[in-house]
Amino acid sequence: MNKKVQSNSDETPYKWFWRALDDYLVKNSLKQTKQRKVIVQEFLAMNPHVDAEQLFERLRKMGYYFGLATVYRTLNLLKDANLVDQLAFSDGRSVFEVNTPDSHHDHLICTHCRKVVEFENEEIEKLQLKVAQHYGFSLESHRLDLFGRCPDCMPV
Amino acid sequence: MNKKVQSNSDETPYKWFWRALDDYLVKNSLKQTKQRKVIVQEFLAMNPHVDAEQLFERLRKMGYYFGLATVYRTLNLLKDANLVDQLAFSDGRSVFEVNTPDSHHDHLICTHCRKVVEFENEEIEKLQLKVAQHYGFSLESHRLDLFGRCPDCMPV
DNA sequence: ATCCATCTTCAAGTGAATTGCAAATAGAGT
DNA sequence: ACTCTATTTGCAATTCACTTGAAGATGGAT
Ligand SMILES: [Mn+2]
Ligand SMILES: [Mn+2]
Ligand SMILES: [Zn+2]
Ligand SMILES: [Zn+2]
Repeated sequence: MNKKVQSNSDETPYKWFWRALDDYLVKNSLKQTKQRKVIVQEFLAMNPHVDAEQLFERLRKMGYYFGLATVYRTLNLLKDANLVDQLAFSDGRSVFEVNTPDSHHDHLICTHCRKVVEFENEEIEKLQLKVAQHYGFSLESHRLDLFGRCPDCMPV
Repeated sequence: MNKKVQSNSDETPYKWFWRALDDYLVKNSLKQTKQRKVIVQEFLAMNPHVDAEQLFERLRKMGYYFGLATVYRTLNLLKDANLVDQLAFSDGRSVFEVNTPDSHHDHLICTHCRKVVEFENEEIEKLQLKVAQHYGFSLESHRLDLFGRCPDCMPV
């Protein structure tokens, strides 16, 4: 009783992701292994903000005993393909998220329950560009994290 | 021939820093050791954006063979005293900087030469507060890093 | 001068992430 | 379908920044 792994992808809104991944693999003479398919499939199912260890645990619970190194290598492959971003937190942990082209967001992070809320603010983006220009920098990317208490964690 | 270690402090613009540190030590029944004095003195001399390992090397070159653990413990003490901030970068490294009260800045970081430029932008700060409020978050702190090429590293 | 809580040192430990290498496998070429 | 080999996997060992345990040293209160 074989499990079908790829077929799901056509039912998710991630067609573009799978296509881009296939392209990347072909272009770089990389292989489409069972491990990669399952890891990517479960990565997408956990979206957004996936922790490598959590993804590893999920795979384990679903009966896929892949090595943790394989999970990391797959996530790094997706990063190299520019399909995911890695958000490194100051405590040394990091999470991965789908890098949606033509869209950008920053993060509000609850210092109490660690919940993460995404937001977009065009005004801030424009001001960032202005600042960079003022100092003669070309702006390649940025990282804006706002830390505070979420509504559920507000002290009375 | 003893070296004078503390006297320098009265000649620097960091009187307030030394006073605040002395206060903190006294209030918490902590001791003023030779190691702490020298480490803080050289930390201030390297300002801004001090890497723990670099500080350790500097001390070593000046003839102070303190343990790296002592350097880290002293920097953590300064953090606990709210006298320095730690900026953790995504590569796992981090730098420490004096936490100047009543002033705040963010960072422009050159992706080519790693130079760090500080900037302030009141408009961005205000917008951050607005975003947090919009999502019902209390805003405790934030981190904004802009990445790009500095003028010296601009491709022709 | 005594005393003891705090410190320093050095080595060992931590934890996320990477890497080396032998065995397995995808998939191109025949 | 079978071969061939570059790529991949699994597992253990390793790395890197940083922290911690423990035993002897020291600041500073009395
Ligand atoms: Mn996100
Ligand atoms: Mn700074
Ligand atoms: Zn919360
Ligand atoms: Zn530069």
